[in-house]
Amino acid sequence: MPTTVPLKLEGRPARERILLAAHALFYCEGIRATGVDRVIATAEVAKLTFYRHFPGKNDLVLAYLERQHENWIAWFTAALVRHRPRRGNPLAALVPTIAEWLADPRFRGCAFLNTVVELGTTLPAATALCRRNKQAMTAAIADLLPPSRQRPRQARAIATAIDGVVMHAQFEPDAKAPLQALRDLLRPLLVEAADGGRKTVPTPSTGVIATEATPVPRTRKLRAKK
Amino acid sequence: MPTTVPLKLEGRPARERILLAAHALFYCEGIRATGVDRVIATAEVAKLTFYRHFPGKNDLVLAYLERQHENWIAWFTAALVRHRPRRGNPLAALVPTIAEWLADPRFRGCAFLNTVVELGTTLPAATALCRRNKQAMTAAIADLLPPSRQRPRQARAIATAIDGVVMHAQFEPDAKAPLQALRDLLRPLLVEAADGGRKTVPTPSTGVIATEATPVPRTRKLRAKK
DNA sequence: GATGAGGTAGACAGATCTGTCTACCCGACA
DNA sequence: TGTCGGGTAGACAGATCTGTCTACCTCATC
Repeated sequence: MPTTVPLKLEGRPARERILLAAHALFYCEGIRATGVDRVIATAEVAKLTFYRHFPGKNDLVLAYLERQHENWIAWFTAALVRHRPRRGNPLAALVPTIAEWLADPRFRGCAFLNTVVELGTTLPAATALCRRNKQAMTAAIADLLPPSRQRPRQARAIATAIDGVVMHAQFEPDAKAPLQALRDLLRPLLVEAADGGRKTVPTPSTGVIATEATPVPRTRKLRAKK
Repeated sequence: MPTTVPLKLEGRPARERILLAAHALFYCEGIRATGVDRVIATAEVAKLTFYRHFPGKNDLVLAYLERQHENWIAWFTAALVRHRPRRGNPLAALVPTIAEWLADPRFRGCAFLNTVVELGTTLPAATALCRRNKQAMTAAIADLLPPSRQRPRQARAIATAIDGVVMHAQFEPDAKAPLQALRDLLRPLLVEAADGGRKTVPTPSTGVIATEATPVPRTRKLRAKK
């Protein structure tokens, strides 16, 4: 459940209640569409209390994004571990992880992409937080890839594909097609490492497809030479 | 120029001026962030005139999306033709086409994805228009692919990747990294068809894995976007 | 028991947003 | 010439939004 927490307010301090309410409303209904009054009412907090904790709406937005960053990255890395195959390519964890996300009934896309679209250049700190989140996501993806010179680029390509999938999942009737697209985009990488890269040849300058990425047993090469 | 027209209002009928103003404002600053008053002032039109042509803001939003759909698809298909390589894989036209889009100084992402994010479920007709636009885009991409049973799925995967790129171009400092991601995501497909599939190994269910390094398709230079 | 931190309820100001309405203007054309 | 479609200017209503402010309450701790 990467998106929302069930909104258990009782007993929590005011600031926490505000953040929980902000999360639910900002994520599910949009930042611009949600007035401060609504957050205040949902958090069951007095207006003055709100403004004591957050000087203005923008500060709440940034606090929401900070927390969402922590929550989401924690969920994402944990899900990758959870879905990691016993044997074979660790990258295979990606599709079930994203599938889990899209299956959440409260799914409404990526909070960071949505915020960038909603706020544009009006709150640059929000864009910066989005960038940080994508960097962390990319790093988590890189951890699934074998070390190589192209690993960062591969990870960025995969992160880009995932964000395309996440966007499409917001207007497509169900998550099947976007997930299929993700599988199709990842397949070259999955196949490559799954068979040890034997059927591929290193592309020196570029490649997502690079084989030097996978540890090829030297012995094999030597034997082949002989 | 897929995004905005220079706003030449003089002589045009009122409805046209309104649509031009709406386009510039909705696309560049967002739909929710743009009040009807602002559209009216920009269009240099009287309020009553506006409401005579459009019963409400939502109607204007839909008209804007309709027109944007026509404009964008016309630009996209034309650009694909323009960048189509003399020989080799027609799919190679994709990267320079998207590069051209991202290089537009008024680029602010995909109007349809942005609208879906901004409006969510509050205006279902807008979501439907987005879906229609993506279908048309996918069809244009499919035209670049060799006919096969998997062509629709390949086209959908590519469209998804493009939308990821378009989203990332909205928060990344420049368009270089997203474009590189696009190249990396497309490479397997480019390689495949470029050499007629000779050097590739088909995987039964879907796609094809490249087995040989091929020259990276030339991409057009793009101006740095500040 | 006094005090102060942290909380509540809610009125209010000022801006902005959508949408309505009145009153007037102008030029094409029957 | 008179009419009418299409246009203008702008006041206004009512909602909503951000943010301020007053007045009061509650409770742990000194």
